[in-house]
Amino acid sequence: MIETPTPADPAEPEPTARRRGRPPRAESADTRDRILTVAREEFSERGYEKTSVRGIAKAAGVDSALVHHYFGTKEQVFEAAISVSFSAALHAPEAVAAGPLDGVGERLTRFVFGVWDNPATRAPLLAVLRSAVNNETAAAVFRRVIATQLLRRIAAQVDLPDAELRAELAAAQIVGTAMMRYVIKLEPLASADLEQIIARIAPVVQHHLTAR
Amino acid sequence: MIETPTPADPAEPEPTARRRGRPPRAESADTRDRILTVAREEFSERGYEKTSVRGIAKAAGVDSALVHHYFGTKEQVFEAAISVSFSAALHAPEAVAAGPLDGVGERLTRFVFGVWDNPATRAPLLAVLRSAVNNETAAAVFRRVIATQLLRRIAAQVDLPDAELRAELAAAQIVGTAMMRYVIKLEPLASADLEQIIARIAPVVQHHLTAR
DNA sequence: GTCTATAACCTGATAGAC
DNA sequence: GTCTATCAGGTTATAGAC
Repeated sequence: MIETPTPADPAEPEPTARRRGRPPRAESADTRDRILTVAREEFSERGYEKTSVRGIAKAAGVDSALVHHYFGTKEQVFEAAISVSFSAALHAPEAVAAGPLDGVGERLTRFVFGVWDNPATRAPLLAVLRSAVNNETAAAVFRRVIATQLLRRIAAQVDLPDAELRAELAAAQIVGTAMMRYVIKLEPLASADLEQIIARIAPVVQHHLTAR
Repeated sequence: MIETPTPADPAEPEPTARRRGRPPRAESADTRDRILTVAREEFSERGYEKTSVRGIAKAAGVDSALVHHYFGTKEQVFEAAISVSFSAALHAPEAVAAGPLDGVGERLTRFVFGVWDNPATRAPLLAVLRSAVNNETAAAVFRRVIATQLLRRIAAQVDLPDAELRAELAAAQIVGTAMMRYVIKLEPLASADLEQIIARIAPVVQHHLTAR
């Protein structure tokens, strides 16, 4: 889906030769990455609608036309910026899905809140959550990554009726809590100790997945 | 989609007279209400950023200047449109907060999902949720209404440590589920029978509020 | 009260120069 | 590769006519 327009030339023909005539602004090998990083920040801070291609370009120190040059439309910029890092952030290690079933609730809760509580890894989640609520593209990313990469693998472990529904209600508890804490900033939840929250959430997640 | 904006003129001054070109300045009494109703629909369908004053004006059959005339800035339009109906929609009847404590989980769950499952009453909730995630004004409305009008009254019933935190985690389960079902539309949750969801959620809400 | 007209922006996207 | 210039819209908000 994402398919980079591919600058895709890791091996320059003349590695030693100095750049000729045209004054290079910088190595453009990472210009693309810089745009992508900035885009991720902008989208996570402002959401899809409020983020502008021009704003991304300015923050990355390039022209807006260059953003289009690399990624195409705004929606393609968004998808490129988000889905990679989001998918990376939530690519649950085997440890969550595997392991004893009676500890899956705590493992899952710890894993997700670990990602959320780290400001660096929180950014892509914020971006997707902020945007998924107002933008169908983002909602699709959310569904795809959450559902296929995380929930389905957990549901597969649960040998009970309605395993998928169970996994989704468990996810709803986690995502809802993250939203209240990190986005809406409802007090006292927003300032509460993370361990206290995990202690309350993990059993509920476990209950959703395996009770009865 | 949200159902009719209430043509809203039950008592016409001249029931038989046909409408002519020059509207008599008589009936602006409900022009304001019509704008407000339309604004609520637009905000709930599109969120704050994507909704335009011009769009509201056009849908209400008036000029955009008139919207500003009545309400001021776009943010003031938003606050007027949202906070009334949201507060009305979630003004929990005494029955939720009162009554036996061991039934509060189910009463709260039923009440909130009852509102969410009705397309008419869902609109203001969607508007606030869509907007609260991207807009601080909306987040403030959300905090204020949710926290003071609903959670605090429930927490007051719970005579346990961390009563407020408990109420917020319960709310997180409900709001998270509503978001997954009505906004993200994660399957099978989005198509699941409401009673089945309530049967799974209510005990968890109860657990959050009163367990241990 | 209601609308026309317009000021003063911002937006995504593209063609083409260097 | 990168940027300038520009198109064809869109936006909020206000001044002022009727």
